[in-house]
Amino acid sequence: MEAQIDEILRKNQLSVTGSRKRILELFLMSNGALAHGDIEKKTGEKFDRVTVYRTLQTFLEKGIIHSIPTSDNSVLYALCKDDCSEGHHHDNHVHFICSDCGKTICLADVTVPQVKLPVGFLPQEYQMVVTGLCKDCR
Amino acid sequence: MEAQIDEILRKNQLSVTGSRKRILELFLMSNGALAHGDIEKKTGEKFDRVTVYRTLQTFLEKGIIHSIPTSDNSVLYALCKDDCSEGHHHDNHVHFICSDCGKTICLADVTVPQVKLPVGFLPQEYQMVVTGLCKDCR
DNA sequence: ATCTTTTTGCAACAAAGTTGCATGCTAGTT
DNA sequence: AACTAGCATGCAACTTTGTTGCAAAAAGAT
Repeated sequence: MEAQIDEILRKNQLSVTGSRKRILELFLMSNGALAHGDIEKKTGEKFDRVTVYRTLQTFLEKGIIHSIPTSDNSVLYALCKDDCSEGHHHDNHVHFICSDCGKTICLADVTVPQVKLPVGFLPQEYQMVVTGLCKDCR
Repeated sequence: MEAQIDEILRKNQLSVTGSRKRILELFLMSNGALAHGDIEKKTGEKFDRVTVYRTLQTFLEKGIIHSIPTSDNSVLYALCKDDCSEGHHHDNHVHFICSDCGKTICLADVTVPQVKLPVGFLPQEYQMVVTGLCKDCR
């Protein structure tokens, strides 16, 4: 794990620091999505709020994580698959948000279906979020 | 228009007040989505910030408007079609966000395709957001 | 070990959203 | 048309969330 974390950071030309390692570790452990707030809570007093913001921002730019749109006001982040290159996300799986426990789960096996758009629209990215009850909450 | 606004409010058992009329009018005029900030700007000094929040909240609950997921931190609202009943949104069209001009457009003719979920998941709502370039920005 | 560059924490700030309560308005009744 | 109960609004104060500049600290290269 330790080694994996280092490798991801190195591969993206990021210096290996405490906060980056810790936050990346959180993502690797939870195989779902995390909100900024979750991360702040889980890192506890260890890092400044600002550092968390900046780390997430950096990870986003490098394509290590991607943001997931939700219909309430929260923004979620999740690890990208390996084929996410800098700036270009090919993160085309469906995300599931449980309306009971609030967890977000990446349905890695469910691909986002492509839809036909009206003439004139040039699509770059498709995102799909399903809300409902997860396995554990039914 | 005036009559239409009154009817919508009455149909939802809401008392007809200045702010509700004005905000509903804004939605009817702009046939796209509006952010809270947009509404605040357009209503100018006329209504309190809190009133705008509460009005949007009420409209959401009544199913007059729905919220649209975006990948940045903003929340957008748009009018529901007539078949949105209280609490239950059947707002199953795709939303398009232009990465250049930032506008969000409801693609009312493009329905969200249903996907097969892994066993155990109980879906309640499907949402799909396409990012890209709109007609005007290509 | 030393130097340069990047990252962090702090402080101060700006923006976004919430809550309680007194006042004003709406809609229904007389 | 006037009255009233109940809902909606505005205000103030507050919390939460996100941003910026800058000095101190840590990382990576030599």
